[in-house]
Amino acid sequence: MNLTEHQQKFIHTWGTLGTNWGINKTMAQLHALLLISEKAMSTEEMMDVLQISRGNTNMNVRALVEWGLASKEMISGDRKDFYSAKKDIWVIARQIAQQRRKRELEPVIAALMELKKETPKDAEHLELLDRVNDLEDFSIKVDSMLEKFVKSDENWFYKVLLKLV
Amino acid sequence: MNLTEHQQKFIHTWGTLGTNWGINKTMAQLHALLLISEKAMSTEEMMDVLQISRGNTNMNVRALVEWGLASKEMISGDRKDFYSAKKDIWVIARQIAQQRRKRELEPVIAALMELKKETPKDAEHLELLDRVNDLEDFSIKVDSMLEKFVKSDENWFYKVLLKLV
DNA sequence: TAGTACTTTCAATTATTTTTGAAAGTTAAG
DNA sequence: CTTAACTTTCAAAAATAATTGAAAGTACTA
Repeated sequence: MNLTEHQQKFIHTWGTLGTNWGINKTMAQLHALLLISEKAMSTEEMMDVLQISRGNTNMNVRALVEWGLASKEMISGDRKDFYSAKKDIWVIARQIAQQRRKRELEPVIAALMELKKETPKDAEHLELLDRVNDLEDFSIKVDSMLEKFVKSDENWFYKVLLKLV
Repeated sequence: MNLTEHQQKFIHTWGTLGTNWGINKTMAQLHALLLISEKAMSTEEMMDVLQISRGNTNMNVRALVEWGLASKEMISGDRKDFYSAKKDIWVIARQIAQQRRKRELEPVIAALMELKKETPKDAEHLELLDRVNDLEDFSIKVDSMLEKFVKSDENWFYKVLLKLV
C-alpha cells in the first residue's frame, strides 16, 4: 500500500492532534491509517506504511482495540491478524469519552472524596475544603454529562446543541 | 508557609491530574497551591513551598496567568510580584475550555478544511474525504458547544444537565 | 512431535519534555 | 548615574515517555 500525499497529510495531522490531547503519536497515526483504509490491515502492512517497528505497532494497535476504536479481524485463509477501525464518528467520540471518563475523571472524583473525608473541618483547612467541594461538585456534573453522552445517540448531541442556541 | 498533610495531598492530586490531561506537573501544582492559599503569594514563597527552582516557578506561573487562571497583584510597600488564582470553579472551567478550544480544536478544524479543499475528489480519496467531512462536521459542533460554554454562566450548564435527564 | 508463521514482551536505546540555576535584564530608589 | 531588589531567559542536565528489535511465546499444520 502506498499513500498519496493527501493521505499522508491526514495521518500526520491526526498524529499531531493526538499528541496535543495526550494520545501518543503512533496510536493516533495508526488510527488515522485504519480510518482511511477500505480494508482491514495486517501488522506488516501498517509497519510498512508508517515506517514503525513491530513492537510499537503491536502495542499501539492493541491499545486502539482496548479503547474500542479498532477491532481484530480474521481473514479466512490467512493466519495473520487484521485490524480495522470503527468509522462512525459518533461511535469514536463515545468510545473516547468513555475511556477518558473511566481513566481520568473517576480517579479524580475518588481522590477528592477521600480528601474531603479525611480533612479536619478546621479554620486552617477552610479554603481547601471549599475548593475540594467545588471541584468535586463540578467533576460529578461533568461525569454525569459524559455518561449521558456515552449512552446517547447522535441525535441527543444534536438536540442539546439546538436547545442551547 | 508550611503545608499540612492534607494540603500537600491536594497539591499532589492536582499535579497528577494535570499530568493526565496534558498540563505539566509544576503548572498544576502551582495552580493547586494558589487555589488553597488565602492570600496572594510571591515567587519566593511558591519556590519554597513546592521546592522548585526560580526559573520553573516563573515560567509556569506566567503560563497560569496566560491561561487566565491566575493574576499578578501588586502589594503596596513591596517590590515583589504576588500571584493569586481565580477561585470560582466556573470561571476556571471556562478559561480552560477557551484555551483548549483555541489551541487544539481550531487548528484541527483549519487543517481539516484545508485538507478537504486540496484533496482530489477521486475514487482513491473516497474514504479520506468521507472521514474528513465527518470529522470536520463533528469538530465544528463541539467547537460551537464549547463556545457557548465559554460565554455562559453556571446556570447554563446546570440547565443543560437538567434538560437531558 | 517438529516445524513454521505468526504475535507478544521487554530491556536497551532514542526522543521529547521538564527542570535547573546562573547570568542577563529590568525597574525603582537614592 | 549607581546600586539593590527583583524578574526573566536559556543552555545544559535530569526526568519521563516512546520506540526499537531481538528473543520468547503461542498456535496452527502436517
